[in-house]
Amino acid sequence: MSDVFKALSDPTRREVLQMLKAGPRSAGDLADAFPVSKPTMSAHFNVLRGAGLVSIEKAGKSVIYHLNVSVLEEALLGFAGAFGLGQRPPAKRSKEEKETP
Amino acid sequence: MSDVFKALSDPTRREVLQMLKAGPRSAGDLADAFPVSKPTMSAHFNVLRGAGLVSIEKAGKSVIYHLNVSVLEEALLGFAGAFGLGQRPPAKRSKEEKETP
DNA sequence: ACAACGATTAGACAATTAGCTAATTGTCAT
DNA sequence: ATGACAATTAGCTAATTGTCTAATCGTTGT
Repeated sequence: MSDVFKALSDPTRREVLQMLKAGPRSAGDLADAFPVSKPTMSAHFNVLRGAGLVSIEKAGKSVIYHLNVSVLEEALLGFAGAFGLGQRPPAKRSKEEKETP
Repeated sequence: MSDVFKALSDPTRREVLQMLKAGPRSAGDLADAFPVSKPTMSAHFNVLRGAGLVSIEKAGKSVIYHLNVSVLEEALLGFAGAFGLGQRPPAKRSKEEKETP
């Protein structure tokens, strides 16, 4: 859980995830979209992978990164849920139930 | 946004927020619930405050911390929303609409 | 076999972080 | 004004982070 939020705390990594939302992409392809060196991007990929937010698939010389939406969902909505956030509007209570608020 | 996720990336700080969910609490009261020194806790409070996740209210010798749910909500659900997460199931589209996916 | 290419690892560096103890500030009651 | 108490600031250390360049590893095409 900490790993996910740590991963999300960097703007570059958040943008990578947003790009991946549109579909899988190669490391170099992703790296080209950012103004930092490829080794730096590789480090970012490792953080994302460590958090379970992305998975890899090797294809020839390339490495394809995939977004793991479920992990993102579990962390974000799971934590939000602990605060009653993002919940379906609670069913209205009857007058009887309301007597014990 | 980065500040919020950075703040959430520490388990102690996440727990502080969870405690604050039940209602406002003094610094020392919060600090007593964790196995670290008070100055360390004070630093954590500063991080939470910098992210806008908590506000303070001074009361005599004490400082009372309040949770800012709206900031948490905006960050968590805002980002989740960018991935189509935590959304009400989208209305079903008619056959005509489906022709242009 | 070898050169070229995509990607990662190795190693270095400055900046940041979480933690501590000791010192300081601010408020209240005596 | 003094003492007690809540909280923060100051100053330190060890560990982690983001970034770089240079070197290495794997795969493909000649």
